[in-house]
Amino acid sequence: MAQFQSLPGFREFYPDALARRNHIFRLWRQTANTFGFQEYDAPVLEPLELYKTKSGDEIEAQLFSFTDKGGREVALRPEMTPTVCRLVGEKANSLKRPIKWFSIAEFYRYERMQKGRGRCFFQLNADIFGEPGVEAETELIAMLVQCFAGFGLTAEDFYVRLSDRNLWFYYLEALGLDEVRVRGMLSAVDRFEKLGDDAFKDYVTQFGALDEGVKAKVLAFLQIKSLAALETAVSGIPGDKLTARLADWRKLLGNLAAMGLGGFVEVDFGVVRGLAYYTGFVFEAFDRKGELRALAGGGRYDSLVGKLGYGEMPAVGFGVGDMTFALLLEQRGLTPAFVPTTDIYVVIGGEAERAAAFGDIFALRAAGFRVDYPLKDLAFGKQFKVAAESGAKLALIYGGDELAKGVVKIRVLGDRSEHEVPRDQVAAAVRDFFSGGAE
RNA sequence: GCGGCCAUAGCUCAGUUGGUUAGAGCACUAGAUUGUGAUUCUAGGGGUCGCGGGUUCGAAUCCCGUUGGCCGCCCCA
Repeated sequence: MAQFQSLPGFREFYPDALARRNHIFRLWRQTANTFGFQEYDAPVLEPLELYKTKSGDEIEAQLFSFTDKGGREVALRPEMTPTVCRLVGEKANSLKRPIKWFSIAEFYRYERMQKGRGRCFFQLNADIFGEPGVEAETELIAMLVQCFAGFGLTAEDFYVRLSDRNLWFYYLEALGLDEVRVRGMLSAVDRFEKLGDDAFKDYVTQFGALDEGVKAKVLAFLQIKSLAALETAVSGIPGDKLTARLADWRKLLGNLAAMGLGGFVEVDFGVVRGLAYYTGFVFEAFDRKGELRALAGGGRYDSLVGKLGYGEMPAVGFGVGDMTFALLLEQRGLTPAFVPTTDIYVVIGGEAERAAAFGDIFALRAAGFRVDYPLKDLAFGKQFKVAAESGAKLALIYGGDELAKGVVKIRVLGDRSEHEVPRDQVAAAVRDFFSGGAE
């Protein structure tokens, strides 16, 4: 039987699965629109070099990449960030600021599948370009929260952990680490939650034994869970940069609290996010039970547009994947039921009545009603059964008796009531039913 | 790239120490029911038992390989 299988890690969406996916996308799109973001789209296939420039040569092992017939090295997109940076960079001078854009798109990574991870997946990506201040972070974190809360998820279900690579940088510099060591230390911090003390192994291998005093301070810093603790930790360290940064923190947390989102956001310096292109605030969303992998991640990346060869452009963005998010909805029983797609089912007596029904069926469809009917003659009982299963609210009955009288019988499937209307008033009667919601 | 478990109908699964033509429920199609709905009854379609090889008189069953799936490690933009 199974002569051809789908490729490993790729998904097929049968209608009920696609209905669930569409429901998620619909709410995400609606939320993005209410936050004033504009939707864009871009190619699935990109030059391989775009990703190597951003992430380094090693990235190729994780990509679906090949040489096309023109000899070009290409790759299926594994993420949207480099692409959207190019879009913005190309037209930076003509775009109104702030640039608030989002997309819902499919991505491909050549990886081993796991729970919540496949070789293809969808992501909502939202980014703000051109705004260096925390006002941009405010918008994006608020929108991220609403993208979840819109489904009925609450602060009991998920939360956003907020951290700051800038502050980490300032702090580690103050401890006497140079830039290379700071980056090594940040990658240790990133892994500390999972590995514990072993997270420092790479650092020690690369830079030699770690001073116990420094290590103790790093461990204390990554356990910071509040603005007050943060202020205490840096209070002894001089410098305007640090003072200004603390002001940013107060403003951002104040903004989010003013939006009523305080319960969703937690200061957490254990988060720094792996790859190095983030330059400021970083954040990740997790389920409260801690059972799933990260639901969303984002942060500020002010230097990436410039790195790709365009003018400098401040930027903040986040991405939410569909797979882990769908798992969370399922866990909390918030997966929507399949929505029936029929408004009206037309019951047809036989071939003679079919011709009469066809005219009205087409007219009703043209008027925007979702109308279905049996393609071939069926017993009446069977047709009513199909009508009920279709989820239709109304059945229109085109039988020999009705047509002889010049009427159509309308049956309200919910309460099984019936009445007859003259044939030329069918459209009006149907419109009344659906606009009034009654009768 | 590494490790553990698994693979029988569209789905969930039975299938005895290796033994005749591989089963059930659900789902699907049709009939009972030629003008009125979720029940019931009956019938039907659908499987080269993931694929390939080996052992055997005989393999869904035992052995090897392979592909795929789930879970974990690495990674996670």
